[in-house]
Amino acid sequence: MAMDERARHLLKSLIEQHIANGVPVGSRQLAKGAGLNISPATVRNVMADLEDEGYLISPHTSAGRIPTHVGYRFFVDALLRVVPLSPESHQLLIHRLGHYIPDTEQVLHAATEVLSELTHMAGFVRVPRRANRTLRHVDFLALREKEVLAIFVTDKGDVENRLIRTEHALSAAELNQAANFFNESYGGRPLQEVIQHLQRDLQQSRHEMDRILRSAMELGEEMLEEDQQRMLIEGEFQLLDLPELAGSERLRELLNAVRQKRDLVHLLDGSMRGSEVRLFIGEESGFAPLSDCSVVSAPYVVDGEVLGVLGVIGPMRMPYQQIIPLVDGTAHLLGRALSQS
Amino acid sequence: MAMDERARHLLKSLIEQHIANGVPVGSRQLAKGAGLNISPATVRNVMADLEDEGYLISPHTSAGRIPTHVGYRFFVDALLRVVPLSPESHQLLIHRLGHYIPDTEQVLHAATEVLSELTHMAGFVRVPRRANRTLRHVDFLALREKEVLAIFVTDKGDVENRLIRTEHALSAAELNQAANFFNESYGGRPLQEVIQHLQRDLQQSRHEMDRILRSAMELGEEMLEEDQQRMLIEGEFQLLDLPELAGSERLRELLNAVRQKRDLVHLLDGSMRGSEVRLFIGEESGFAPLSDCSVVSAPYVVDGEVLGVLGVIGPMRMPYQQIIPLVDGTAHLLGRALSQS
DNA sequence: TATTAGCACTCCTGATGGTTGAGTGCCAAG
DNA sequence: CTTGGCACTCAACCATCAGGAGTGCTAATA
Repeated sequence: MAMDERARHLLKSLIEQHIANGVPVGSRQLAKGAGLNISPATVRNVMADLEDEGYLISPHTSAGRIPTHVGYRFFVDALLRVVPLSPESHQLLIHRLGHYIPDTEQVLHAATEVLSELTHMAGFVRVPRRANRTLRHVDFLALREKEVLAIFVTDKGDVENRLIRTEHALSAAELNQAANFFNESYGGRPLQEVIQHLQRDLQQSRHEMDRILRSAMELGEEMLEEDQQRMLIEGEFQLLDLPELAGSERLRELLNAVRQKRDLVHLLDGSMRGSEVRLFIGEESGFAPLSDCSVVSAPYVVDGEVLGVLGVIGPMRMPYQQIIPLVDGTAHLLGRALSQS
Repeated sequence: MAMDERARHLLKSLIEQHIANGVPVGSRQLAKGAGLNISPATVRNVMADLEDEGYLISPHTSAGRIPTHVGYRFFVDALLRVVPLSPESHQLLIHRLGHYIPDTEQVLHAATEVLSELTHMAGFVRVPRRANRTLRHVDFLALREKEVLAIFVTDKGDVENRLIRTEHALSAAELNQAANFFNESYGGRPLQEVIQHLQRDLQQSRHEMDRILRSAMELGEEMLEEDQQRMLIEGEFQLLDLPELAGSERLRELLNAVRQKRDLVHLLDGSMRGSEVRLFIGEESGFAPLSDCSVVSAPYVVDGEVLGVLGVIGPMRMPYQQIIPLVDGTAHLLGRALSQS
C-alpha cells in the first residue's frame, strides 16, 4: 500500500518541523505548517495511518508524533531535496582544505575539525589506506648496543619507525648492508608485495641479520594493519548537548563507543564500496550505542581510488539536506588535498 | 590562632566522611563518626569556628558542611596519611608499565590509560621533553619532483619527518651530499645546539640546498616546540558522572579546557620543578574551568632528569590518600620504563 | 569556662493534588 | 472522504504541606 501524495507531503512537513524544533509535532501544528487546506482531524487520520505503517511514533498519548528511523529513512530517500552548500560553508571549507598543506596528518586533522565545526556534531576521518603504497626507502640505525631503529618510508611520504632488539650488537656497516639489500630488492614495490616476498624468503632462515629483516617486515605489516584501526575524531563533546541523549547513561555508552572506534571503523569500512554519501539512521547501523544517532559518511577519492571515508555522527534529528552536501563536499576537497601532497 | 587538636580531628573526620559519601556532613553525623565522646552541640561550635576560618562552608542553612579548597589543602598538608599502594593496583601498574615496551609512544599511552583506569578519573601524561636529545641521523629523500622528505632521528629513537617543497628538482646525489654534510657536522650534538648553529650559519645564504637545510632546521625546531604542546589525556568522560559537576554548563567548559590543553600544559610545566607529587586543589590552579576540580601531578624522571609530568584530574572530593601514591608510583614506573627504552 | 540540652527557626525534599493545555481517538454529520 | 465536536489522556507546572535534617542561640550544668 503506497503512500498517497498527501501523506507524503504531511510526513515531509512533519519531519522538517521536528528537525527544526525538536519537539513532537501535533495535528494542529502540522495542519497549519503543511500549507494544505486541511483540518487537524484529517491530519490526525493520516498521522494514525503513518504511525501504523511505522513511520511515526508518539512518545506518549497526548504528545504529538516524532519520526521513527524508518520515517527518516523514507524521508531522506524519497522526500529530501538536498540544498547546495551555503556560500559561507563553502568558503570555510576552501579556506581550511583548499590550500596546499604538506603534511598528510595535518590535512586529515583539518578535515575532521572542519566537519565538526560546521555541523556542530562529531566529525571523523578514517585515515587513508596504505595498501597500495610502495616502499620508497628503508633505513636501519643502531641506536645503542643491541637496539636498532628501523625506518620505513613510502612513496607518499608516510614514515613509520620501530625499535628492534637484537641478540648481538650489529655494526653500522652490517646494518647499512642490510638496508641496501632491502632497498635494492624491494624499493619501489608495493608494500603488500614486499611483505609477501619477505614472508616467503625468511620462512626458515635464522640468521641474526634476518631477524632484523623480519622485524622490518613486521613493521611493514603494522603499517598496513595499523591504519585498519586509525580514525580521527573531533568534537565528540558536541554530542553532549543533544537533548535527545541527555540521559547520561546512553550518552556514556555512545562516547565510549566512539572512543573505542573498533566497531565504528568496521561499520564505516563497509561503506567504502560506492562513491556516494551514505547514511546510517538510528538502528540501521546495527550497532547499539548508535541507535539514537545517525551517521553520514562519504568516501574520499585520491588519484582515482577510494582511500578512506569521512563524515559526522549526530542525532537522528539533523538537518540532512545541509549535512549531506557538506560531508560530500568535504570528502571531495580532502581527496583533492591528498592528491596534491 | 592555631587549630586545637580536637578541631583538627573533627576537620579530618568531616573531610573523610564527605569524600566517602559526597554529601554535606552534619553535626550529629560527625559527632558519631569522629569517635570522640562529644555532643553534637559541641561539634556545632567547632564547626562554626572552622567555617569562620574558611575551612568549611555550608551549601545552605540547614545542610551540613562541606570542605572548601582551603579545607582540603589543610587536610592534605597536615592531616592526611597516604596509604601504601594496594597490592592489586601495584600489580596492575607493574603489569602495564613494568615490561619492556620498545615504543616510547606506547609507554606513554599505557601510563595515561592506567592512570585513568585505576582512578576512574581523567589521566594525563605530558610527553617527555626533547630539549636534551641529540641528533642521531638525518635523511633527505626525493619523493617527487621538487618534493623532499626530511627525516630527523634522535638518539632516543624519536623520528620526525617533514615534506619540503623546493623550487628546483634536486638529484639524489645532491640530497645525499646535503644529508652527509648534515650528519657529519651535527650528528651527535644536542638538538638545541644544532639549531642554534644552523640559525647562525644560514642567516644570509640563499642557495637552493641551503633552503633544504633551513627547512630541516625548522623541522628540528618543531620537534622541540611541538612537545611544548603535546599531552596525552585519557578518560575525560569519566568526569561526566561526577555529580558535583552535573550542571552541564560547567562540565562543557571543563571538557573543552581539557581538550584545549594549552593552559593545562602551562599549569603543569610550572610543577616540573620539584620531584614530588603536587596538588592543585580547586581554585588553586588559578584556572577557572578547573576551579571545581583537583589536579594531582608528579614529575617523572628519566636518567636522573625530570622529563615530564603526569597525573590525574578529578573532583576536589577524591580519595587523596590513595590517589597520591598511585600517581607517584606511576611516575616512577614510567620513568623506569623510559630509561630502558 | 567548656560542654550540653533544649528550642525555635530555616530550608531542602518529596508527596499530594489541582489546573492547564496540547493532543488524541472516535463518532456522527456534512 | 472530510470535518467539527467531544470526551479523554497525559505531561508539565504550580502551590501547598509535612517531614526531617541541621543550624544558631540561650540557658543550665559540670
